[in-house]
Amino acid sequence: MSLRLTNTLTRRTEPFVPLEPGKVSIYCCGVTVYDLCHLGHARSYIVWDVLRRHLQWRGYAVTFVQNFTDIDDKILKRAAEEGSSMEAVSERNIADYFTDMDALNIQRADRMPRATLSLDGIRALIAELEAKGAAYSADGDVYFAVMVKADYGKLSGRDLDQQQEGASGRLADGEEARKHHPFDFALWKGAKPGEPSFPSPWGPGRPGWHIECSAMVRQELGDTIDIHLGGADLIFPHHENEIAQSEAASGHPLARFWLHNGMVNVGGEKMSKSLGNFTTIRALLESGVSPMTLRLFVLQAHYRKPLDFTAEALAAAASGWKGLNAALGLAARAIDPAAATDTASPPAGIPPEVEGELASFRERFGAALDDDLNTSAALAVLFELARPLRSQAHRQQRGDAATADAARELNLRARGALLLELAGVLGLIPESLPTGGSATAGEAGDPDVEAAIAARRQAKAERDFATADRIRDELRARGIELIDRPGGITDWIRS
RNA sequence: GGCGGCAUGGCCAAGUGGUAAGGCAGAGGAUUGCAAAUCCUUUACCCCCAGUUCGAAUCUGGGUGCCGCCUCCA
Repeated sequence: MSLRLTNTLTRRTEPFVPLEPGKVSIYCCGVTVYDLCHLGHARSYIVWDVLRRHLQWRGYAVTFVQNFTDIDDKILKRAAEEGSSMEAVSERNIADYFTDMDALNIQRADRMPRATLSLDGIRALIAELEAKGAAYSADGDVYFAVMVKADYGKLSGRDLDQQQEGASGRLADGEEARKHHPFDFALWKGAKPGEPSFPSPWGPGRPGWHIECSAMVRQELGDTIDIHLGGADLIFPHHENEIAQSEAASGHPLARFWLHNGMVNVGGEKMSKSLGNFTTIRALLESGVSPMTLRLFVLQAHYRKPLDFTAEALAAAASGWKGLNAALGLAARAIDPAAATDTASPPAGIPPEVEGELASFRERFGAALDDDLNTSAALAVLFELARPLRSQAHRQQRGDAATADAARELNLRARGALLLELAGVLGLIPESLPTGGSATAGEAGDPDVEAAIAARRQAKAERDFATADRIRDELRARGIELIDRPGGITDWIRS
């Protein structure tokens, strides 16, 4: 069984075969850096991070390129509002992008070109299109002529005659008069007075949105790449236009596979800046949602389907992650970190039937991701793998000595190693628990809390449960939760 | 008007021909002075109608509801 992906271009799920054996080139449409990223961005980049990790896990050498759009009307608007510059707004939001995505354990792209640093390639591409008769200039603007591309609309499955011009209600004033066809789009926009601009053969101005991606793909990865990624809202017009430009220039297919992720919805509506119903990644993390909870929340749904963002669903993901994280923590502590890198071959001494069981977990997990990134099914494997780990830990904590034989220990370690490896393919890594301690006699910790716990233990010993419960309530009011364990041990965590 | 997608238990969500993964919540149990935490067990015939088939959540046709895109968008 090999990887199959749903290709927007063919509207089918088809076997993925890279252009060059063993190598995969990927271009992912990045963000326009005018504001913080929201949950919709998080979903997109988490999902594509899993695609990338899975390809790597399968042994491919992946080259992953993602751009920053740092020239844009919204950035200019934001800069004007702040009284700062386009550069200042871009730099700040790029830094914030890295902070947020790093927190979510999203691997950084191998290369991250920016529009402002790719102007030579952009101008060259526009000139080439112009020379080939696919572009025309008008009053300082340059437009792409969609009619020269007989297959225009092939990605989004559109027939231009059937489209309602301006159905989105966002036609730019004045531009219509300059265009030969309503669906022609700007490759270069002449600068209005006072706007930042860059020189060009067509006069000072800045590149259109679509052309920058075409130029950066070509510059970084060549005429034809294996996979092009983006949100479903980019299919039309952005990706359609990218195809038109790139293919008109090169004469070769731009990308073999086009993958698009579904939107994040809020109350049944798409999360977006313009609707104002967005939640930033930052706000979510600051509210106490852990990065891995967010990752689990996203990966529980299939990447092409809409994902409804609700407090309930997020809370469910948090509970689910708590359990999975506990198992990952147990696994991480149980195995030798030095040996953890090679888990493909189980340690010696594992009974064949256990080895077979683990192999089948690995098989199921891989098959799930191979099946158009079925992360939901892959997660199910993780949860099944995790359960015996937690069970065993529970029994050991309760002092069930009969379970602590060496063979069993070895099996659990092998299981734990596999769990860590597979979770890692989904980018899920153990998160440290809230700070706390174990209040056994003579153990160091927060002296204040330890004293209160000692007092409670004393009260319990004297069967003065009223006092014991009062102490427990007082600590709880301070955000400290007590967990009694057998043997008179009381753990505590800050919640 | 055009193109595309979705409808599975209280909630989220896999499953695309052979009698429904997983998570959350709930219930019961173990444990506890009582709790909490933890562990164990447990809960569905798949929007409606018609059809194909030995057999359909899964295929076909029709219907209903919801969502995305049609030059800001991940």
